[in-house]
Amino acid sequence: MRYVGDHRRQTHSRIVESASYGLRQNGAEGLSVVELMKLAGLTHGGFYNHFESRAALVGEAIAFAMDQMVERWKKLANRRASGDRFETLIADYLSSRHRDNPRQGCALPALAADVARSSPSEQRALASKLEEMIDILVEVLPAEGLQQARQIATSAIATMVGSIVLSRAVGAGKLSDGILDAGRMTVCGRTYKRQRRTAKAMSCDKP
Amino acid sequence: MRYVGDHRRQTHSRIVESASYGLRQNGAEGLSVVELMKLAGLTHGGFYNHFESRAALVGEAIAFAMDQMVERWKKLANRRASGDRFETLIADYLSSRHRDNPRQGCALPALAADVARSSPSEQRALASKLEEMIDILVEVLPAEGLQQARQIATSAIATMVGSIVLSRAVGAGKLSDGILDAGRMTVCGRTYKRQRRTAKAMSCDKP
DNA sequence: TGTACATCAGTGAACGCGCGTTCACTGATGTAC
DNA sequence: TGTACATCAGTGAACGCGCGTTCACTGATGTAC
Repeated sequence: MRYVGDHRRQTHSRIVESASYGLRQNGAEGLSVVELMKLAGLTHGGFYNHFESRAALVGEAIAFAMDQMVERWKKLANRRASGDRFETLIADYLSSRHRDNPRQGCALPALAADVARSSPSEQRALASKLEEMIDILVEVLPAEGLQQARQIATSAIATMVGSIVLSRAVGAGKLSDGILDAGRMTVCGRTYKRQRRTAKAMSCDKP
Repeated sequence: MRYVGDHRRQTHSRIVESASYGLRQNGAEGLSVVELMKLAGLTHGGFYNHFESRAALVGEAIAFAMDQMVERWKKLANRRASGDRFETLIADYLSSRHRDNPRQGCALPALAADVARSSPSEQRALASKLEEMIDILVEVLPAEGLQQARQIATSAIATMVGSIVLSRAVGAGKLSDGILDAGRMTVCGRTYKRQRRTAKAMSCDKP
């Protein structure tokens, strides 16, 4: 059948999006081309009309997931009064909802270890998205020395990524919950100290 | 040929150890049984004399890697004067040497994401090893409230794991180095602050 | 001491299977006349 | 307006290949007599 307008591009996007969910759940090597196409409601034969290789789809799917997270953070960063925004972001990320739903969650805890074994171009792509995330966090931090804010933002993301990875890896239970709590308290507590001079006390409560 | 004494057990250990290095480098699904046996200088036919399945070897290899890290931490924890030990551990972990040598490094940045998709029994095994690592870090922290020390130790590990994962995933460069630096400064700075005022309020304490 | 047999860690061919990829084909719709 | 042909996103059989796993076999050494 012949299709109208940007049907082809829409299908391409649909494959990328559903693959992005599937791969965050099952890992970068966790689904076959047949399964990835099935997720988009298609059969595998048409795959190479859309992508040069399986690896190319994985790359696009990771980029999609990272963009999704960046957009989410942008929204959260623009939602509340200045003092709350950093903690809103942290609490949103270090939540049991996020831990229990890798499918719609951040690509970093799910796929960064795979990217670490991937090609330099994949790694550069991830790096630029990560820089975007750092930028958002920097803007949401009380601006003192820019360099110090960057350091805090960077390590906050590392703590968040590590906490989600570990909380998923140990399975449901006290330890898993404790890892999320510890991350939330430490990251927020750290900021609290920095902010105490400017803003007043704040809780680490959920949004 | 017939072998003497505990030859069989020695071979088993050799397979586990070499697999542990290979899998940390290539991921839990990154090497075939043929390749894993070749790492131990054997052919694949004898594999099932030693293991019930490929997954069983992966489990033993991860446990071996975790034990190796626990032993390393125990040694570092007993080496220096009290005040330095925490920072020694952190600097050892958040080093470019560690980042660039996943093969001999901690299993958590390399394999935790895979364990997150593995069986509950695998996850329980990892959890108990992680608790050991937390225990060592707690002992090395200036002992105040035990609960608070546990929280700090837990989030410190999360920061370290996340920093190594991300620093590997973005590829060699300024960002990668910056991630390690940020992690080191934040984790050590946090402790430094705690030590300076001893028991001052962290304020973001959870219910 | 010498000979026949038992042991069993390790070998390598072979198994069925699912993988990524290719390709001839389909068929609804657009275009030409 | 009606007919013939072109287009091309999507289909499904087929490809070679490497995977995890199985199994009959090897052969150096231990044991029995």
